[in-house]
Amino acid sequence: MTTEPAAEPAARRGRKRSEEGRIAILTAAYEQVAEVGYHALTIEGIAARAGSSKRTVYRWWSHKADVLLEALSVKAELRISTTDHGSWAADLSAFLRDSYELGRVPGVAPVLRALMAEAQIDPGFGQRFREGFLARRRAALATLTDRAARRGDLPPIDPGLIADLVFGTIWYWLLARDEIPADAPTDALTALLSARPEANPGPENRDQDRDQDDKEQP
Amino acid sequence: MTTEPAAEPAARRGRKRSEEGRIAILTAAYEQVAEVGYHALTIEGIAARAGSSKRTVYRWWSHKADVLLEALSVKAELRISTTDHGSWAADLSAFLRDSYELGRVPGVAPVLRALMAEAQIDPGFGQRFREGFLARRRAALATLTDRAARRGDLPPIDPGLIADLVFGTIWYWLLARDEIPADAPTDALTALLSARPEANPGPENRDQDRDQDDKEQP
Amino acid sequence: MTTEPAAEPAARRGRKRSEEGRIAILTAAYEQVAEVGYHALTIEGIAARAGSSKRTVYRWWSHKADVLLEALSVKAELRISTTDHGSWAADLSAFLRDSYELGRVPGVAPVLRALMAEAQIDPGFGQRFREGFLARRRAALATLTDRAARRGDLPPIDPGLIADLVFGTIWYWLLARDEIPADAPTDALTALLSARPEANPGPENRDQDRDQDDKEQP
Amino acid sequence: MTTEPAAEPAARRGRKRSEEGRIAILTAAYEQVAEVGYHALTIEGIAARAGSSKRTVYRWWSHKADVLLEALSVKAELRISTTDHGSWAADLSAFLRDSYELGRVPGVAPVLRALMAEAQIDPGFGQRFREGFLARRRAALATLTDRAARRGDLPPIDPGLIADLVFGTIWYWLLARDEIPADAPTDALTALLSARPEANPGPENRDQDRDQDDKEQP
DNA sequence: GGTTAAGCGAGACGGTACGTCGCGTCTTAGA
DNA sequence: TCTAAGACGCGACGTACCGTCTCGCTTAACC
Repeated sequence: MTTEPAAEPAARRGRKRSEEGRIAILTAAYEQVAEVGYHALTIEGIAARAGSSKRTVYRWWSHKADVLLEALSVKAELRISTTDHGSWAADLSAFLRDSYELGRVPGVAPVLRALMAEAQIDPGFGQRFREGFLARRRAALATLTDRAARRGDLPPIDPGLIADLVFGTIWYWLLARDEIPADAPTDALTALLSARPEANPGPENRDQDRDQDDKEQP
Repeated sequence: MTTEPAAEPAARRGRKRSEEGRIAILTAAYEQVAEVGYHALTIEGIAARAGSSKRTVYRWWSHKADVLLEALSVKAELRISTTDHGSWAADLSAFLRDSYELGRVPGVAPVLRALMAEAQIDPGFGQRFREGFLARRRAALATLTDRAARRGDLPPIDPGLIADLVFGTIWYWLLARDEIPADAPTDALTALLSARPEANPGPENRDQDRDQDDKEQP
Repeated sequence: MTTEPAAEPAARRGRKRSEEGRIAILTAAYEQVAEVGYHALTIEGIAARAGSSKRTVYRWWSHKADVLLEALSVKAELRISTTDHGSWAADLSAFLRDSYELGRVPGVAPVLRALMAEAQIDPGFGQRFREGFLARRRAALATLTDRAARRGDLPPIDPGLIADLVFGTIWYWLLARDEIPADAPTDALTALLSARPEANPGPENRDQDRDQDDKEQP
Repeated sequence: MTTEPAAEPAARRGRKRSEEGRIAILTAAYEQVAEVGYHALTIEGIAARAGSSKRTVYRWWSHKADVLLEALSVKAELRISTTDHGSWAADLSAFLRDSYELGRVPGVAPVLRALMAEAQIDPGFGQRFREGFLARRRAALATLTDRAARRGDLPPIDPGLIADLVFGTIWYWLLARDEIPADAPTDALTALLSARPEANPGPENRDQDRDQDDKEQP
């Protein structure tokens, strides 16, 4: 993100960045988007609401969507639990439940929709969003599939496809309706993605399936 | 959409709408977005490129995304085949193949991404897009699931969830990467959504399924 | 100036320039500079006061000083009388009297000082000011010296030097004090610049000159 | 000016002002204005060029024009010789020659024009400029007229008018053209302002003139 | 010789205006 | 009545300097 000081050695002279101001701007952006919507969110409005100057906003963020992305991580608990629940089905179910619940936290869904939208429209932000948000959540899911694979209870579906199905369904749930639906297909998705059809088709067939899948999505 | 003549009785006086101008505007929008991207697409630019006036554009469309939505249906074949291929698996596979192929037609993916993005940002266009585009494709898929249900080979998954999985995966495939991926999980998705665990399909059935898939997507 | 249509043949399509808006902007600029001073005069403020948009101001003038220059010719009578008063001394005296009086018209002096100042600071405006203002007044004076030369009563001083002396004294009178002085050296300047040492003007001529001056500036 | 220590008793503790820094800032301002012009001269730029901080500039000068005014007295020899040349005509001629020559020293004219311009625009600087620059030069000329009066060879023109004519002509020469003219009316001006017309009109007329002049410009 | 008070470079900050851009509306003249 | 042209009010853009304010450091004069 924009604010990590990273490996700045020592030679910091001059006035320090005001943490107070940073929080004021993030809060202003988060509240403003909830009140007027992303299309009416402006840097000008954020600065005015935060009692800061536009210059200060631009000094630290290059785009209103970047402000919002950082505001999200300050305002909402984005950590996805990757606790071991003992089985792939339980892990996946918890992951889905957490994800859908995040989308129902007041104020979060509009921000997520706006960020995904902006990622389509602004190529630069698109990259930052994919690397700073989407990739992190994919990595969290990968932790679960890796553990399940080690444990041996991952169904014979390509982990990449599992991720595409899981995140695809979640994002479609967010993006394709006007209002966020009240229900979420957590259980049905878990059932579908944890069914182990080894009782039905012979294992030799399944191996054959895997080979094909591997070819199609390496 | 905006341009359907619908039930126009007769009493149209004055100069008629220029079909030539309409196509010029749609073409200009479609080319412009391919060249400079949606964020740099403006009504002003469309009008200039089409040799028309802004007024004329605004008379027929209320938003640049609406121009693009109509341009898409003029420029790309959006009809999804709902031909009966004999089985749910074959129908689904064809539907997926058609859908992913549409996304790979040059120029289409950026437009689809832009439209979905605008639908998040502009509430009015969001409604038009959902009703005029998303709902139509959902209806096309519903034709397949209804047929499969009548035929009896629909796996015991809620048709709504099937649609969410199918479209979620397709849209995530479009939205979550910078470039459109070269491969698409057509076969794996078909396999997952046509497996019938309760029926315990013998290995012979599974082989049959796989054979069909192989034929449909060589 | 900026607004002269010059040699525009005929093909004027589109909405015409609003004369009402033009006057509103000129008036706003003229009033604003009188109230807050030139350094606090901004295009933004002019537009706001005129109820116009900045864009409209910038469409027709490139600089706030250009607005003021045009406002001056609308608000103040800039025509310098070049009427023939019968003698060089009478002509010059009338010219000086008119010029100093213009500087005492409320609101004019601050504008003139600002324009001369801006002409020093902005090279582009400097050229427009010299050609559109200074040169015109020099031409007016040249009319008088030409006439005097033809008449034969021009003292043997280079007309260019006469102009430099006349305008130099007037501008210094405007620029070198905080407040515009109440008195002006009209008579003394006239005397100095109409004395003909060689011709040795008889006292009767001089008395006649003085009489005129006395009448003209009571 | 800003830097005069004036009546500072003694109790100066802490680090002393860096003379090196002062010269660096004055030099930076002087060079910068020559390169980019006064309108593009900024405190920010001066500080950057001088390798100082804005704070340091603001600590000692309140306006960029004040920096320039002090820079002028460091960079150019502003002393006007008031040496006694034996006669009013010779004194005046030397004064004019020196003055016009100063305006032709490379870099000086643009600075003088800028200072006079700023004096019109910024009231505070206007006062400082008039008192710290214009008044001093008027005083220098007054030395000459006083001496001539004592000597008895001052022509019967009000000394104040002489000053207005001399400085008016010099400033107009600086301000009214784009480029500084190559020639200066030194001789013609000297001739005009040292001619003693007592040979021509009768003394009684001239006395009359003087009376009137006295009334007009007390 | 430690204390204390500037001076100084750096640079973040709240402001204000800049000049530009695109919006969506409007007023023309011509087809 | 539609069209191209284009002026208009509007509002945000991203930038530039303004003048102020910490910072951490340096440099003297004083105790």
